[in-house]
Amino acid sequence: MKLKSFEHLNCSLAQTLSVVGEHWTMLIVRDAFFGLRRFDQFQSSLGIARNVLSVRLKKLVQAGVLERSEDRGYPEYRLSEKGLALQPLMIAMTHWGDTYMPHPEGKRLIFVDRKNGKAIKPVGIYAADGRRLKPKEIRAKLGPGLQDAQLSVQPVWLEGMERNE
Amino acid sequence: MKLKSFEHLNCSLAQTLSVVGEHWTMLIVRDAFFGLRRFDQFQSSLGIARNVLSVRLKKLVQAGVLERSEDRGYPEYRLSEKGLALQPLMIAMTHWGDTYMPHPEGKRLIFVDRKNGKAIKPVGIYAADGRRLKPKEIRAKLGPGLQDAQLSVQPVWLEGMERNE
DNA sequence: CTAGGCGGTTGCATAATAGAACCCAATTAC
DNA sequence: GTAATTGGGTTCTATTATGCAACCGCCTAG
Repeated sequence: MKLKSFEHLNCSLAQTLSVVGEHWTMLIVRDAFFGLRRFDQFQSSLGIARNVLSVRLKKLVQAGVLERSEDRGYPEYRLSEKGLALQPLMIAMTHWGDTYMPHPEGKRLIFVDRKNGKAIKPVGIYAADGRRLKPKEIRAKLGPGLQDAQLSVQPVWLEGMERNE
Repeated sequence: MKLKSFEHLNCSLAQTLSVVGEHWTMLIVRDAFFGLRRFDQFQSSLGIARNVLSVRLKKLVQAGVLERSEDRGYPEYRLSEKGLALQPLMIAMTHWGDTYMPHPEGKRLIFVDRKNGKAIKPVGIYAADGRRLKPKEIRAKLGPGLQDAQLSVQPVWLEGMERNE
């Protein structure tokens, strides 16, 4: 059987996973953030099998995350705007790994404001007024894209959101 | 051959993926954020195969993301602190999916400050002083956990970080 | 004109997933 | 009191997806 897709879920997170959720994909995106653009650069940086890399790049291009060009005579893959918008995700993943599965020597990467070299504001969720919110201080509300009708199968959800503590 | 692990990479993002990067895993975590705790709740909410769910839950428990208890007579899985720390990741993924693969009716979920019901600050990267930074206004610096020596295999990286524009 | 380098594709072996059936203990229904 | 159901899994099989190595075609350098 094919890998089950997430389309039955009507869930934004699942949509995201359908684009960048496969094995290797986020690492390719990360490398693209770090300036890699060519097939063999990705391949040797990651040690990924060439056929798999080929499939991943095609999917990312098709999804609009990477743009393929041959302007310089050879194929290049760069992040589109949609791909660049994955940066918070990339940084959140990097930050979590750095925090909970640290390297003995310390942080591996530090993200700084290019202008002044100062560290960015720590990854986290902030209130509109700038206060930092803890996980349980946040609640999810249903938006127009997710009607109760569609939840009939898994009604625990809604409850869950209300008593998420 | 086994799925290749990412341990050869010394990369925080890869570390994160090794915990939550498998098919279904982040959706299980999301459901846990929304209050699901029991095996069958996850199973019917996601439509995941039971054997796969079983394996995923075990791995998440072992990784310290979920905690399994039988305090109430039946098994329950809840997010540990380490798991709760995945919230920015979960929200970033949700936000990206909502933005770039939207539901025709609009947003599916809106995250609000539990105290006053106001929307949280938009997902993004902010400078220390609160300015919002665009993707190309950020630069990565090497931390102590990532020495140049270890980059010998993929020297493009460093360059990449410097000229990431 | 031969030897790489780059950007892939092809073919094979194996691990991971999907789906269904089954197991067992504890409730619940009748 | 016995049958049926529920919850929480495990086991089995069919099919993918991944990993690896080999190959191919084009271009450039010597």
